[in-house]
Amino acid sequence: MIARAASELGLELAAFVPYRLNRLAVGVSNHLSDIYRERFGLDVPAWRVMATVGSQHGCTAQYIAQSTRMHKTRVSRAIAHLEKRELIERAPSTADRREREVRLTKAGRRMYAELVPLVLERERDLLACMPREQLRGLLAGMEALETFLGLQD
Amino acid sequence: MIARAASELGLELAAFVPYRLNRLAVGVSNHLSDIYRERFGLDVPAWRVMATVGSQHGCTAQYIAQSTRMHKTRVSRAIAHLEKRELIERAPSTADRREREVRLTKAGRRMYAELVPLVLERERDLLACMPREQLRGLLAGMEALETFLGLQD
DNA sequence: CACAAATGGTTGCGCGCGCAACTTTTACGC
DNA sequence: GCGTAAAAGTTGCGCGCGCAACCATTTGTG
Repeated sequence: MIARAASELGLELAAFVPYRLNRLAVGVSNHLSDIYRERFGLDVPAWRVMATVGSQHGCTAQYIAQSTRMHKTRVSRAIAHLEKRELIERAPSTADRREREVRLTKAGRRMYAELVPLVLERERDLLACMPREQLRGLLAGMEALETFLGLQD
Repeated sequence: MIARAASELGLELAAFVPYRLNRLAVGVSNHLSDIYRERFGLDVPAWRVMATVGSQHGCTAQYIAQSTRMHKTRVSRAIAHLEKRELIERAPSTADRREREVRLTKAGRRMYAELVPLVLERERDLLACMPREQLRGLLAGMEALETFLGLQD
């Protein structure tokens, strides 16, 4: 414990991993949201709902909330907003009448089909800033943290 | 580009790096904020101001804003809040009377001295979930992304 | 079968954020 | 030096978020 005495005298925020991680997440999110915000008028919750419903047709709000780790009220409002824009539609579930099955409309599917390739291309562009081996290292480290924090799945 | 055709059919949010990064940042932030929130009654902006002022005595709000990448209004309100709690104090700068030099009070220095070791210990605990070499890989990858996005320093 | 507990989902409320506008002071251009 | 632009910092405003409370429905338990 003597070894870390020096680093405790002053905490350097710029070298502090939690801070760097947050700054990085914000930076990456901004880099990405250029696409779905300016180009398609989606904010973060709406984008996540679109992304989830696009691959899990007929899922419930509850499923979206768990899958995206967003608060259920945030999901509820994002869905309401997207429904008003006629990008998704809801039908009461036959099995459980508390639930409502969420689906993309025709316009929603069109947007999804246009949006996903652009977003994935952005991700590739971003990750192309480092060599393959380094990327593997980054992902492995992220996975370790996710496991430690009970986030992965 | 043929190789990625399959992955474009459906975007899996759980494997999407921007989303994972955001989730990770939130998780790490929560893991950390247990300390400064419940124990010291600080929220994220207040904690960042404390951390910055603690190592840069007499700095300005502008400096804090750049250093933490927070909006200047967010900084302004965090400072006002901390001043009300008498953890920091402000004195008009002699050189430039628009500025106000921000310093920790005696109580602020006491809290800082108590807080920083706990926070750094939390960081170490977190990073101890992976072997040393993997941590090096994670940090290298993060640095590459920071450079690419023009974030570092 | 009835009643309590739990679940899916929505809404009212308070709060904190970012934007824009503003005040005060300093720097720049001629 | 005077006037305009720019910078430090604060404040009013609208908005989106999370919390808690709520409604409707379903599940569990005696």
